[in-house]
Amino acid sequence: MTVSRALRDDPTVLPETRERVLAAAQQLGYRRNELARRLRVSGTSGMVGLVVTNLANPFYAQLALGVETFCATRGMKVVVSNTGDDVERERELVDDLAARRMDGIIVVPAGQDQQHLDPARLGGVPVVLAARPPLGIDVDCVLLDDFNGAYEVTSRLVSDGHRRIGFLGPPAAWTSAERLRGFRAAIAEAGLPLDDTLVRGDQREVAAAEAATRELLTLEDAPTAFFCANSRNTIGAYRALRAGRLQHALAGFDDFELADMLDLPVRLVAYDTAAMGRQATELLINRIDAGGSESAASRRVVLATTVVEYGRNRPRGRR
Amino acid sequence: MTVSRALRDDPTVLPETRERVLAAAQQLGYRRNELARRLRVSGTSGMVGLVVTNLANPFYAQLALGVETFCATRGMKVVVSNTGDDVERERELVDDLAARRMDGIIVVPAGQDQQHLDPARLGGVPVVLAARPPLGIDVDCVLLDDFNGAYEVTSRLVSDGHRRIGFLGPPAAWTSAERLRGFRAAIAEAGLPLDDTLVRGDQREVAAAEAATRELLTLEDAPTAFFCANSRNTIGAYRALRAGRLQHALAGFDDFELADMLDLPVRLVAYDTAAMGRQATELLINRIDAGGSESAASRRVVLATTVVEYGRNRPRGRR
DNA sequence: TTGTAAGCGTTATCAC
DNA sequence: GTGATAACGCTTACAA
Repeated sequence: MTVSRALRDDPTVLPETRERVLAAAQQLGYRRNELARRLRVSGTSGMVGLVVTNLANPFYAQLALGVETFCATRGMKVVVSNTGDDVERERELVDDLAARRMDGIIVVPAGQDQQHLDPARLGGVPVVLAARPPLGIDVDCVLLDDFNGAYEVTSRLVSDGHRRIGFLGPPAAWTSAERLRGFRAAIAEAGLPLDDTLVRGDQREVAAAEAATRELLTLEDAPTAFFCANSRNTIGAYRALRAGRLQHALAGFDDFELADMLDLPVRLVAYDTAAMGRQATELLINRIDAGGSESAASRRVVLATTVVEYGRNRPRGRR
Repeated sequence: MTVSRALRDDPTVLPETRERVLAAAQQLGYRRNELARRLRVSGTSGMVGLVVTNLANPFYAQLALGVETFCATRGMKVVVSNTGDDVERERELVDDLAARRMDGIIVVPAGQDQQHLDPARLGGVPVVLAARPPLGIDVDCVLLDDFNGAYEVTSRLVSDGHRRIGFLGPPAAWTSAERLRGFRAAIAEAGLPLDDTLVRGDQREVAAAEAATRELLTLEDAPTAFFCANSRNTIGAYRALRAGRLQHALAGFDDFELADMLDLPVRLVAYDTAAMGRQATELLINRIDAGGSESAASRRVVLATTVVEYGRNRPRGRR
């Protein structure tokens, strides 16, 4: 008991006793067992779980860094798990994290069915969603302004005079659908026809995006510009265009390194991913501190996006 | 007690009893407390700690994915921490991880002083180093073949006839020093003079690398080729070269996306980062399973690198 | 087949 | 100021 107090700098411990305890601890290499301590004190782990679909993707890596950085300021650790876009795996993971008594869990949900993410089913662990909104459950979330980002950048293509614009995106996910919606809104607003043969929304990887772009390019009435719903697709499209004469316009969601070094001006929808991680953590910590007591209305934070234009003021040909 | 057994599928529990228990658990949303269980059973957390310098860097993100994936197969979770290259922070982090009773810790050490990474000082937690070797402590590690990678790719520059080759790299870290050593070996072997004015080893970020390259280019007897010790420097060098006439040869350590799309052939030293994470985890788990009993001689695994050549068979000018 | 007692390493509480 | 006791939620060992 005295050891416990000494290590906690409890003032009721005699300075001399404290010294002796510290010396002994030092010498024995004693280190308080946080597992046992937390079992007694809070019943929770003092960690937050982070569940993403693919850690190797820079987006999730930056998100993770944002979460980790914010958590570190509160002395919390982050347990990172990868789903590989598998909803069943996601279910197992959050279940495990709940069993390990995470203080809270941040999830980038993989699918439509989110019932397993309901805090009520997780023994009351607070949950915050990132990048995609809750569907059928009532939790906080941080989103990007997917619609407006896509709308803005597509509008610029339109005002450059493009009348046939191809859309390339990954399957399903809510974000992709929102970006398609923004894309369509910009086209509709300009009074242009919506041609669904120019919409290819099934490319998860660069190679698939490149192939899809090539296909669109062979159309009789091929697009003169492309909007890509994520960086995988933008890069794939660029690869296809580069094999040709680079006479098309390219725009996309997600900023990426070297975008300004491409042989083609590119417009990209950029945003602060780490900020998204921080925001999500902030929402989560608010819930944790509230202790699930009076469950406030769920919050939805939407982060702004900006359009960056790369390569506009560079000569189009090689120097 | 019966609940404990039922949840564990203990065959001594009457099937009917088991059903009743499961039903009740389901209904109450009961979930076994892993913290308490582990306190009793193993005294450890069933998690491994991973300490890196910068999660947002694709190298560490892929490493983390490799670790996470391997751990997942063993039902272990990964606690990820970021040091931001701060050795003092690294010390605090491993200390915390030890207090939280990680089963083991994988570290990419930030500095020269590694005393705080000695398992003996961490209450016996197994430690494995990744990317950089142990200095003054006796632990397993997984390294890249930094020397040979650099040697090989530099040799190719030499055999192309380059006689003055610039070196660009980040400060300090062991890897960078090894790569410089490989670079020098290739030059010395060819009987070329070693000109230290062409060695710039202090650029951590792309902008600094770009500036350093520009400086080297203004030298009276400027290099005709560059070897860069990491991707930050390769990209910085490329930016500097692209502003000019792109008549220099470029080589570097680390593969990166879009390298094959640059307006300049590039030779890169590539390797499997996720494999490094897997290997590190494997070494760690071996130690964990050994239980610190008979401490076997420490192992050092060196992963091979390959040289990839991008843009060699593409027309040099724009189509 | 089920239940009881003890203990994992802490800390809150109350006595000394 | 310090120590004894109980309890956090679980499981091992043993009894019923």
